[in-house]
Amino acid sequence: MVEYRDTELDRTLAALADPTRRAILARLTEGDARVTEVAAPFEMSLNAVSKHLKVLEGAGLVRRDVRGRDHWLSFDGAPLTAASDWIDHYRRFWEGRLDALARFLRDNKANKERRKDK
Amino acid sequence: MVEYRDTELDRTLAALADPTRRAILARLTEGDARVTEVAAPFEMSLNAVSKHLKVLEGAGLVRRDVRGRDHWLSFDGAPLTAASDWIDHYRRFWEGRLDALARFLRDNKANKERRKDK
DNA sequence: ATTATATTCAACACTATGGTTGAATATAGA
DNA sequence: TCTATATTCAACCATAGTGTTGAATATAAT
Repeated sequence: MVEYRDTELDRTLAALADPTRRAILARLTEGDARVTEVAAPFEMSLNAVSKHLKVLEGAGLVRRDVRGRDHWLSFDGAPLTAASDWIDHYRRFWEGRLDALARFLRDNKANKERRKDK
Repeated sequence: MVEYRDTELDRTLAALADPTRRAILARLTEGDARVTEVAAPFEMSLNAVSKHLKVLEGAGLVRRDVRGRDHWLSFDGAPLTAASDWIDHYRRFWEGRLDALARFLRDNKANKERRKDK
C-alpha cells in the first residue's frame, strides 16, 4: 500500500542505474539501430534486451519507429535535463562547501603565519 | 546467475532513483542530523528510513558519525561527480544534435528563400 | 503459398527492493 | 540501578526487476 507516483525523474534515474541500459544508450548515440542490432553485443537473450528497451522507452530515453517488421530505435536525450539539473544542483552545493572549507583552511593558515610573525 | 559487479555509478544512480532518498539528501543539505530527525517528516517507519540511509551510505552519498547513541548523518556529494559527468556527456550530445537540426532548418529555409528570389 | 526473419507476448523463476513489526543493543539520565 | 531514548538487527511479506524459454504475430523474401 505504497501509493506513490513514479515521476519522470524517478523513471529516468532508475533507467540509467542499469549498466546494460547505459550501454544501450551509448550504442544508440552512434546511430539508430534495430532491436536485433542493439542486442547483438550483449550476452543476454534478445528478449532481455527487448525488455531493457521498453524500460528506456518508458523513461523517454529511447524512441521507436516501427517500419514493417523492423523497429528502429533512436536515442532521445530530453529526459536527461531534469536528471542533470537535479544532480548538478547538489554537486554545486557540495563543491561550494569544499571551496568554503579550502578558504577557511587557507585563511586559518594565514592567521597562524601572522601570529607567528608577531 | 548474473555475475555483474555493481559499480559506484550504478549504486549512485540507483540510490538517487528513489524519491524518499532524494528527500533525505535534500534534508541533509540543510544541516547534519540524527536518524530520528531525518526520519521525522516521513510517513514511513523509522526502520524504513534507517534502511534508506544505509543505501545512501553504501553509495557514499551519506556519511555517518556515531557519537554515543546518536548517529550523526551528513551529506557527501563526492559520488555525484561521476553521475553528473555521465549524464552531462549524453545531454550535451543530445543538445548538439538539436543545434545541428536547428542550423539545418535555418539554412534550408535560407536556401528556399534564395530559390524563391530567382 | 511457404519459409525465414524481426519482434513481442506470456509464463515462469529467482533476486532485489521497500516496507512492516518485534526484539536486541548501547548509551544517557534519574 | 532502573528507566528512557536512539538505533540497528532479524524475520517476514508483498511487489518489482531481470533474466529465461517457448509460442504468437507480423512482415519480407523465395
